[in-house]
Amino acid sequence: MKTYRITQLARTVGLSRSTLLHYDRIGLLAASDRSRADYRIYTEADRRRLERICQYRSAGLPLADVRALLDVSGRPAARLLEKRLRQTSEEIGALRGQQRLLASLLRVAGKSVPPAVDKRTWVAMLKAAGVSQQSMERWHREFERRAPRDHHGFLASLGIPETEIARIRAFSARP
Amino acid sequence: MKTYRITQLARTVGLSRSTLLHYDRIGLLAASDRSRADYRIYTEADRRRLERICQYRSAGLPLADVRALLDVSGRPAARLLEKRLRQTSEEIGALRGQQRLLASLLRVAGKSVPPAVDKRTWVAMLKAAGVSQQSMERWHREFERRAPRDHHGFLASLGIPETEIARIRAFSARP
DNA sequence: TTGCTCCTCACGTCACGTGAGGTGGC
DNA sequence: TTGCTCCTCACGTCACGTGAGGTGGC
Repeated sequence: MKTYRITQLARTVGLSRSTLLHYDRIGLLAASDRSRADYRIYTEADRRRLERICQYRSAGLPLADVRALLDVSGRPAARLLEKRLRQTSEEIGALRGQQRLLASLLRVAGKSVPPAVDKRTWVAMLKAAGVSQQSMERWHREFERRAPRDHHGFLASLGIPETEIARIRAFSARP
Repeated sequence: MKTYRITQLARTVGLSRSTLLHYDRIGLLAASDRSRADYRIYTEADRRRLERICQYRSAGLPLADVRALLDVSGRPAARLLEKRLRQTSEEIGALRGQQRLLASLLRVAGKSVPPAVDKRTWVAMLKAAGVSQQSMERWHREFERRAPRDHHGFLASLGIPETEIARIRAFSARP
């Protein structure tokens, strides 16, 4: 059966040797065997486990959760994934806030920042494209119906304050 | 003149005492004075400096850059802010990738994830709202003209692969 | 006198990265 | 024999947080 030494395995998944050493130290991924010279010997099963680890890691899950996900499955697993999904939305929101702050700081510094697409620009673009007020309202309604969460995220991304977002969504949700 | 003790000052800006202790240790914000009992005494000038620190921190800048920004101004300052602005875009892109991965993992786990608004959904919503094909094309053109960068970001947020994004943008940029 | 706030270490967190010093494999 | 890869500590990074043990202020 095919086996791997530590650097070999690291390369097959695009990680560093130190990362695998770290995973061994914390007991997340131990090599199945050791050579006489005490080299770590990883098997195909180890590689499959590592690939799952990589997948969860690239979803931004902390190693503690990765460990849990490798042990359990089903409902508790889904809970962890959903938690991370909610987190990502919050993080994106926070980053959008940072972008707005940076843009304003740059403008104060006299730098012209390509203006972020805000509500006004967005509406202007739709108008210029010949989209009627009525179509826009119908579009909000569709958005609210199909993906309320993303509707909120989208409005927030235009820099619209929460209170107005609430107004728009309430309006869009009316039958 | 009004002065602050460490916990007082921390509260006025919503930070913790340990954070101010940390800023003192690394020489980012030292108290202007000490009482006889060796308490840190912060002045109004210290508070103003701290407020700038908070502003830069809430833009996601590392403390090393915050320190630089407090010392210099003008062109080099703008460079740091612009670098951070680019970073935020990349981080948002990475988080969107994580969201897609999490959604697919959840679907594998049998969980129905509210489908992210992808290209198909987006187009369907516009159609349902009565927006014509021609309007959509004009709208792409407007978007590309006014905010090319955001146009790219928007298309990417719909999960459209880079090659197709390039096609759409090239098409939209034609006179 | 009793709390309260302050002080200074020192160590922990998270996910690794970076040497140093030493040994086996081809 | 010469590189090459491996090994195990131990310490560093980043921005703090968390006690422990001790002292002054109201």
